[in-house]
Amino acid sequence: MYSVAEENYIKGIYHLQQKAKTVSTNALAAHLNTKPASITDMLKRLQTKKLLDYEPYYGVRLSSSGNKLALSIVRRHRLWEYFLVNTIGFGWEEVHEIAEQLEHVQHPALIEKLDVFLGRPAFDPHGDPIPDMDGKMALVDYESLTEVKPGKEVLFAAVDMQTADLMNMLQYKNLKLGDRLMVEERFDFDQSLEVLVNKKKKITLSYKLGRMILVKK
Amino acid sequence: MYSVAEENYIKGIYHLQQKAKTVSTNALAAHLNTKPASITDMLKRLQTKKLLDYEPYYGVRLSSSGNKLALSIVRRHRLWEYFLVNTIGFGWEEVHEIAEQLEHVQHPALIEKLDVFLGRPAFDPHGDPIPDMDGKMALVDYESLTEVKPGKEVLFAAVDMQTADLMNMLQYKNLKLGDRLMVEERFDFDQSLEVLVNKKKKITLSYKLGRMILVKK
DNA sequence: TAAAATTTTTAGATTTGCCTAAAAATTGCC
DNA sequence: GGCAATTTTTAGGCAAATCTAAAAATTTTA
Repeated sequence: MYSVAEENYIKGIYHLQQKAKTVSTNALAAHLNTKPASITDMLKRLQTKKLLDYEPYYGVRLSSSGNKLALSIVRRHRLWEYFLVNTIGFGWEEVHEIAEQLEHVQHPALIEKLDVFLGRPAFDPHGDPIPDMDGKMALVDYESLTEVKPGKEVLFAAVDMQTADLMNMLQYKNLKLGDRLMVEERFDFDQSLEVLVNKKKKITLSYKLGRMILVKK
Repeated sequence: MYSVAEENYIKGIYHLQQKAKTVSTNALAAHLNTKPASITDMLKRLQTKKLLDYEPYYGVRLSSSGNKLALSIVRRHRLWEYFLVNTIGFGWEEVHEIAEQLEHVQHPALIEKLDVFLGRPAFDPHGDPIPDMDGKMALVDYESLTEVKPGKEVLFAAVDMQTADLMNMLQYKNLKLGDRLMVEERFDFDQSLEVLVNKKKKITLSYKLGRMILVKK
C-alpha cells in the first residue's frame, strides 16, 4: 500500500499533467505546498516504486501504473464528494477538504459499495467526471466562460478548481451547475463579463472568476 | 489537532481503562501492537499535552480532556461502523478495520451531519453504545454468556471484542444481535456450553466463544 | 529480606517526509 | 556563445514514531 504523502504526490502529478505533458519540480512544489527539495526526494522514492518516469532536471510523468493509481485516488475523492453533498447534506464549498482525507481510506470493497449505494454517479458535485473501477470516465469538453462568444447560450458544467474561496463566491452569486449562461458583454478594459443567468438575472463576473467557470453547449 | 498515532494511544488507553483503573505499559503495548519502549516515549509526549496522567513505573490514566477526546474518537468509530453496515451494506465482521481509518478524518461538522443522516443511532452494529456529542451514551450492563445461570433466557446484546475471527465465527454459527439464548448445559470438563437459540436450534459453544458473547435480560 | 523474575525506562538508531542553504544544471538574453 | 537568472538537485538536519539492547525499578518468591 501507499502512504498518504505518496498518494498526494501521484494525484498532484496527475492533475498537473492534464495541462502539460510533463510536470516540473517547481510546479509540483507549488501545487503540494512544499519546497522543491522535498519534491526531488519523493520523486526518487516513487521512481523506485515504478509509479513514474523521472529524469533529473527534465520533469516527471506518471507511468501506466502511476496513472492507474491516480485514477483510483481521483475516483475515491469524487465519490466521497458526491456522498458528502448528496447523502449527508454538505454544501459544495465545504467538501473538498474532507474528501482529501477520506480518499486515503484503504479497503478493497469500500469504494465499490459506496459507488453502488450512491447509484454509480458519473459526475461529482463540481461537474468533474468520476472514473469507474477501470479508470474510464465520461469525456468532457468544457471551455472557460471567458472564451465563449457573446450571445451564445451555454450550460454551467463544472468549476476549474475547487478552492473554498471560489465556491463561496459562486454560492454568493447564486450560481449553480446546470444554470444557463449567456455572455452579453465583455469589456476590453478589465475583461470583465456581463452575464445573463437563466434568461432572468444579469450579473457581473471578473475575468478571474469567469476563467474558473467551465461550460458546455 | 492530534495525529493518528496520538488518537490511537488515547483510544487504546480508554478501552483498557474500562477493565482496570490504570493501564500498564505492557498492556498498552500488547493492545497497540508496539513495543513497551515506544509506549513510554509516547506517554511522555501525551503527558505534556495534558491528555493523561502518567507516573513513571505506575501506569497511566486519561485526564478529563483525554477522556473527552477518547469519547469523541469512539463516537466517530461507532457511527462509521453503523454507516458501513446499515447504509452501504457491509457485514459486521468487516467494518472494524475500515472504521479504524475513518475515525481519524477530521472535520468540525462531518460527524454531526453523519449522525443526523443515520438517525442518531444509540448502538453500533456490535451492540456497543454510541456516545453523543457531549460524550453521554446509553448505560449498558451486559454479562458474559458463560456467567448466565442455565435455564434463564437472555438476549444476545453485544460482542466483547470485534476481531474478524470472532465475527466470522458468529456468522458461521448464524448468531445475531437480538437472538434469544438459553444455556441448557455447561460441561465441567471443558466449560463448553449447549445453548438453545430462539427456542429452536441447539448449538455448542466453546468457553472462549461464550466469553465473548455479552447478553442482557 | 535478598535474589530472581518481570516490568519499565533510557539510550541510541532507523524510516518517512519535510526543511534550509549551497552547489550544479539548464534556460534566457544580449 | 557566454554571462545572468532560474530551476533543480545535493548535502545536512529535524521531528514523529517506531525499533533493539541495555539499564533501572518494581514485584515475586523462596
